Amino acid sequence: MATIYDVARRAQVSAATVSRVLNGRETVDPALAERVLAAVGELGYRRNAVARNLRKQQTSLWAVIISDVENPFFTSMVRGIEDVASAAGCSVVLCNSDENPEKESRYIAVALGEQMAGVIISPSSDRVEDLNLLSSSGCPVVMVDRELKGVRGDAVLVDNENGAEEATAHLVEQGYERIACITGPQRASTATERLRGYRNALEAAGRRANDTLIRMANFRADGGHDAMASLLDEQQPPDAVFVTNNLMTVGALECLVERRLDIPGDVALVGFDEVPWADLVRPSITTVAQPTYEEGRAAAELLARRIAEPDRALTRQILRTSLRVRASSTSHP
Amino acid sequence: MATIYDVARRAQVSAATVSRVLNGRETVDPALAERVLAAVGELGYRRNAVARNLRKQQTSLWAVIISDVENPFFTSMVRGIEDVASAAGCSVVLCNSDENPEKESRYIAVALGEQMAGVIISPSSDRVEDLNLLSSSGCPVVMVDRELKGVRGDAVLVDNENGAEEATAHLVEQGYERIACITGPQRASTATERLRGYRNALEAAGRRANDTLIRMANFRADGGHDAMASLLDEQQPPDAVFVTNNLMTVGALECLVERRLDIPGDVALVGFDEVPWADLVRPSITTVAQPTYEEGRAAAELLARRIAEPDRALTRQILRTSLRVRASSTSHP
DNA sequence: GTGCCACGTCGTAGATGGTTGCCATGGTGC
DNA sequence: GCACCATGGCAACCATCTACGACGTGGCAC
Repeated sequence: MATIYDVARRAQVSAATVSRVLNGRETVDPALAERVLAAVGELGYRRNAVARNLRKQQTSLWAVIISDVENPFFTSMVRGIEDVASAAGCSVVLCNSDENPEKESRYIAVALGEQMAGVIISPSSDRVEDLNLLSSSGCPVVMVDRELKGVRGDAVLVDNENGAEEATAHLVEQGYERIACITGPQRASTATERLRGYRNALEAAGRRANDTLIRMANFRADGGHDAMASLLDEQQPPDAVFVTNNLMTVGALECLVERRLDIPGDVALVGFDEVPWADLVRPSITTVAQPTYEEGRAAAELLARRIAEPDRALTRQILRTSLRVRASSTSHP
Repeated sequence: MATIYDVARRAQVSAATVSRVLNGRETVDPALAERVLAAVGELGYRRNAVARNLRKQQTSLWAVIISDVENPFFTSMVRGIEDVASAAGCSVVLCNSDENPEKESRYIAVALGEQMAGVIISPSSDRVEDLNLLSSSGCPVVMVDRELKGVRGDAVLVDNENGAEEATAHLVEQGYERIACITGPQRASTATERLRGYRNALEAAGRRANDTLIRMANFRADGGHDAMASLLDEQQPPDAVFVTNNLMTVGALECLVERRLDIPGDVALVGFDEVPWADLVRPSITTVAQPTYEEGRAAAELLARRIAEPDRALTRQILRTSLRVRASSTSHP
């Protein structure tokens, strides 16, 4: 592997000059610059990023730590991030914490150790210190989808409470009586906010949320499945269910199909998060859609700005959701 | 940020001793080691991975370059890779080439520049040189899902030809007459192999593949949709379609739903690759399932072995697919 | 008892590859 | 002839690892 010294020798200049040419400084004689470029081409020289990072004390790598790489919600967000990053000349490395605080910590340590330029994360633990360690070491943090109070970092969120309220109000309007809610783990801000929206909507309709109709699951398909089963086994099962994320919606749907229940005749269904196949499933599924690509974009733009101006005031962007009414919630037209 | 010298000063030893303790060498007095560890704790010292990588000329990072982060096939594979990597004490960084040769090249350059320990890739271009540059620089390459001839690297594939043959033979058995095929871009080995399997099965049944019933699309949903539309607009449209990847199957399905065609009454459908929602769609979709998690596992294990023994002979593992017959292909029982 | 050798342990110094502040040099303009 | 500017080289620096050598101690042999 050729080094900058090999290039310098071949171009008959010093390594400093090679470095200047490669970094596009103006103070180099064009003739020399050409010799350098020629030598680079002949030797197939590629700059050693590790050495460069060490000297410059930073990289052009962004870490994106998401909690489930198999969830289309996150992968769509990643696309938004990537587009901004490549426009900024940075590369994105994706880390899958898998809702596992241990793995998340490991990836945070990697981002720190590798001196990544910044981190975009949807926290799956509540370890505030880990993230503050990052930001206090000069590695900016942007939270996306979920917020962790006390973390010094920007955030891009959606109006979960409002979205959940709209979804629940829609079920109320459609005449459903016993509306259940399957939400996620308590440590996820999305889970508690969406539950709150659900409660608000019921109260606005003059009803009270019934704890026997509320389940906390793990944001995964199996959790949605089991929660649905447990709801159906209640003495008074629900006639409608609001599920607060897409994978749990899939699980709940599977459970309903297994039991040969009619949707929305026996049980109506509304999910949070859009899924690519929402229109293919029979019946098609009503969802609270999030602007996933936009969330990614916004988070990436915040990161880029913070890298440019580390001392900016912290910002917190809230995007809006939109209810997409489909067949799974409209039996009573 | 504390350095190894700060630790050394505090523990009253030399930096070399700190390094030895941190790397678990035996040749250090236990009392000194304890002092070092105490100093590390008190200072909150974390080793600078960049400097370490520079000195050691390698990292413990694996790059996984996939061609579509929104495809569940790849994300499931990534899980298999991660499990092996973390057992080996390595971290996985995921790079999304998005079927874009430019982006792929950029990520390969990053892997090279950052001196990653190895690369697992599902190539989306046919630039053999890029990959050989990696392997000749001492960064081992493992291809997964797709093979690129001429690349010095291990490979984990599935028996595409056989899987496609089984799928097509199944449609023949079910009595379909005009069986079409929607396959992927020619540069992807998976696309051509699956097309070959399709042809083989037709010939084995004493028929000949009809070029007006074959389409090459882009492995994405829109491509599948347009190819399906174009097939349906033929003077003699097909009564069955074999689609060679999951996203195109979704697109084809959308097209059939739009045109209010009955599946499998008007057109039968068999897809390649399992999708999480295959059982939720009505009718459920017959697929050729791949052992995705196992593919990831196998690729990761090959990489780990090659890092340990760089001079091993190249290997090429072929896994088997399995046909999952569901409702979309069984109108003639 | 003494001298030598071996071995365990630790520090010094150089190496990894690239960047950049500072200074020297040479040329040009006034 | 002097001053200034453009340009390029020297050397320090980033944080860590490790080969080599030094030092001390213990054991063994004479």
